[in-house]
Amino acid sequence: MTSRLAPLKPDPALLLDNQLCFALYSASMALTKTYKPLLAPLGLTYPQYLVMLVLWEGDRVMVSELGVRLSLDSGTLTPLLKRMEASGLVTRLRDVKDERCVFIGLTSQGRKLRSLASSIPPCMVAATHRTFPEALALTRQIQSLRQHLA
Amino acid sequence: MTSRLAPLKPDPALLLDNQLCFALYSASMALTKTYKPLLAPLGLTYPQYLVMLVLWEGDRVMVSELGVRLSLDSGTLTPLLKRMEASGLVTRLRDVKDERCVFIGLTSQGRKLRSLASSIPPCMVAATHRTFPEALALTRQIQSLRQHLA
DNA sequence: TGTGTTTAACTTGTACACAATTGAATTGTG
DNA sequence: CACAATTCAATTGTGTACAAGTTAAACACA
Repeated sequence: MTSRLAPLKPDPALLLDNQLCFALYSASMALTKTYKPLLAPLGLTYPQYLVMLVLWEGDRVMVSELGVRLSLDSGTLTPLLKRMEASGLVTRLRDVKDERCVFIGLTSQGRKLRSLASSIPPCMVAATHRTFPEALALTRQIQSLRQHLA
Repeated sequence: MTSRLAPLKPDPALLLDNQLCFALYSASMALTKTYKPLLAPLGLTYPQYLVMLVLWEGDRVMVSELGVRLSLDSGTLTPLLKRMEASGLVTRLRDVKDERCVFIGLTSQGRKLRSLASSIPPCMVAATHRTFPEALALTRQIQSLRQHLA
């Protein structure tokens, strides 16, 4: 009896507003757009800013390490890093010991950018209308989700 | 005294693992990758699946309405919808009343896909190792974040 | 009624994202 | 040592994203 109506019955699990992935997807893009005016003065796109965050934590990182850290492959990173090299922020040097590897390092200009960037996180936290601990709590929940993905 | 050390002191707000946006960004991409093998049999990419979710909720939607719903502009949607038209899932029809507008509708093939798609959300919830209510609760938190963006 | 403004979609150009492949260098194993 | 397997980065091709600019249609209103 009800089976005749099934195709018309809205499935809550198929509603756009109940999609966890769409929530993440649109929130991520919205936050990235919020970053844009803050990053433009530094000459960085958002993915390039992520590379800088890794390099500010520790210089001389292999492309593959960056890939693991950011979950990006060489197909994405190679052209992105070449653009960053062209804009004078990073160096790309072949390892002498193992010529397959390319080490990414900071130029002095790239190092200097860090102090300018320090004003960005407070701006972003403010833009979310949350405190840093609140934002961090949500961050941990999302990281936990990511780690538990089958 | 400590000021001499300041540039070396790690700023917690600049640590990659404390970035809310990176958590969203990487979780979103990881979830999208999880969708891929489920969507491939339907011949859909993830953004195309989002369009289908909107159309399954209500047919005959203007491109601009899709844009509002998905937070995507026509520069993204126009080529995407042309690909979906080429693969036989949607129709693109100019409004006779206002020739500027293009209505997107479902083909019978597009409508049929819905029953196949109904198996996807349970798979995705399972992949997150969460119950549907748990996933929904996190979804609401992220939607709230997005809504409160300055 | 003409004309300036607005609107909707499209186009162009740049920058990711990733699957799949390639190519060169290193390693493992007999 | 030989050589197959592996590793790392780069390349190729497709599909988003989005800013900026274009085009055509509809609207506003003097």
